[in-house]
Amino acid sequence: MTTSAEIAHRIVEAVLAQKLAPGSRLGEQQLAMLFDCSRTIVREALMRLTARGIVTVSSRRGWYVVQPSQDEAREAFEARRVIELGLLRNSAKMDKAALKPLKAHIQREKAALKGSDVGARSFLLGDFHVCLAECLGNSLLADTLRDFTARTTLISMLYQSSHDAAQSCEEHAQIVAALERGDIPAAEKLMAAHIGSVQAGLRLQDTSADPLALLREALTPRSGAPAIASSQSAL
Amino acid sequence: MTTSAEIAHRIVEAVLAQKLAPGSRLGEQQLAMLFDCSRTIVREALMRLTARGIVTVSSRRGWYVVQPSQDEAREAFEARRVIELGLLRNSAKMDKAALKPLKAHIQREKAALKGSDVGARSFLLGDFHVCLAECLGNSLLADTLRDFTARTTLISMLYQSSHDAAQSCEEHAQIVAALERGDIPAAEKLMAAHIGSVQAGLRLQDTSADPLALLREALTPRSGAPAIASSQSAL
DNA sequence: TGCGCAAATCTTGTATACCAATGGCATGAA
DNA sequence: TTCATGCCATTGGTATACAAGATTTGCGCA
Repeated sequence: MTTSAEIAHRIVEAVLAQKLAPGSRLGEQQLAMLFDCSRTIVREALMRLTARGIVTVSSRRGWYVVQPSQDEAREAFEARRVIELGLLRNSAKMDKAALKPLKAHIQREKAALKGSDVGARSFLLGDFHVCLAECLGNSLLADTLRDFTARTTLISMLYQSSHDAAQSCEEHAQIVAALERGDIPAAEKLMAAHIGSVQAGLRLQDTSADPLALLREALTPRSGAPAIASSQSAL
Repeated sequence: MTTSAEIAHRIVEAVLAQKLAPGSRLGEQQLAMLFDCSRTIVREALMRLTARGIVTVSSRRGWYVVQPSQDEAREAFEARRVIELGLLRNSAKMDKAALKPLKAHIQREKAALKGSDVGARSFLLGDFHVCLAECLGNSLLADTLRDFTARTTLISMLYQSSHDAAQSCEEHAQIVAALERGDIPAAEKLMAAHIGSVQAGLRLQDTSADPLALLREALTPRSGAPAIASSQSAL
């Protein structure tokens, strides 16, 4: 038996750890069995997540992890940029104690990079931003940022981000270093570059010109790989 | 019979119109009767609003409109400042068409100021900020801002804001005027001043020194008004 | 008259039963 | 062999029944 808050938390964690892909089906009955509770509790959790923009419900068909459109992707990154840069700009110089959790976080990121748990790695890279907001003394924005980070994580999965973990970790470390020496403007610049590079790693297509671009890209045979047709004709 | 989305919408509107005070009780059965539906639907709406930070539930006691603490009040205003200023800073120069809804909004505000419907007045003054975010092309932040505005509206009610509607409207008009002539930095400055003046109008107490300050303030007899004791002794 | 305890009532929390709609599958016709 | 049509199973949507906790009210006692 599990509480609805726990279920919601677990789903968000799974998204942040890239263990739940966009579009994943979240059947009420399945979740109820998995967490050993009634569908009522599951529905409660799913409705809360709907309000947070992490899952959607299609009437009489089922609940699914959201699949942000390209436009929503743009808005999500812009939102994160606005919040994180604004938070840094508005912040006073941070003292040693406030920086401690951030430095510990960086250490955890580095450990996860060496390890093999890609879920933990993805989670920590996203959680850095939440942790930063928390350290800057605004838990309201931290919570908001958690949801937005979940969104951009889903976007990265959906649009095959080419951004790599080691680079993100390095950029996080630089941001913390800038904060440590009290150079807020530098931290802001680094953060802008960081978010920009993550966003730039997405493979967004200009669907206005060619609505089939996404499908075409996905279904084009890789040069060098044997064409499916030929291997079938060999049977 | 009403849908849960409709109920949630109506409650948020009521908060923005200052028709629901912080701490108002929202009984499931009462709402169910009012909207002619079952408690299930009402609970659905209330849980969604809980996720948005507008209502809270106290176990087996009931649902209530949130009463933000002083610390939450600070965070809410900071969050709005971060988002709205960041949004303005990040925005390109707006074209005529994009400004049209904003100018229309200002007209509605002015009309409401002349009229007697204080609910509509309060709603429009808060909705201006949502409308602005929408016009700047980010509906994700607009939705977030709607919730935050509901929060600051509740805060204004709770801490007896002395800010007056006419001044807000005037400040909104100036912001739109700055946007119209393409002067983004000016718009940002005006917005900062506007949010600052609303926040400054609050009667926040330093409860760390005197935990009874709020009660004392509320229960101190006004000088010049007849003391209750004396009028009772006259009976 | 004031205080404490107990019962009754009210309100939320959870599970479940039933209903409606959607999607898949099978069957049959072209 | 393919496509269309209709039936069946699965899944979400809603209401309701029942359980548990909290508050309030009323009574008795000091």
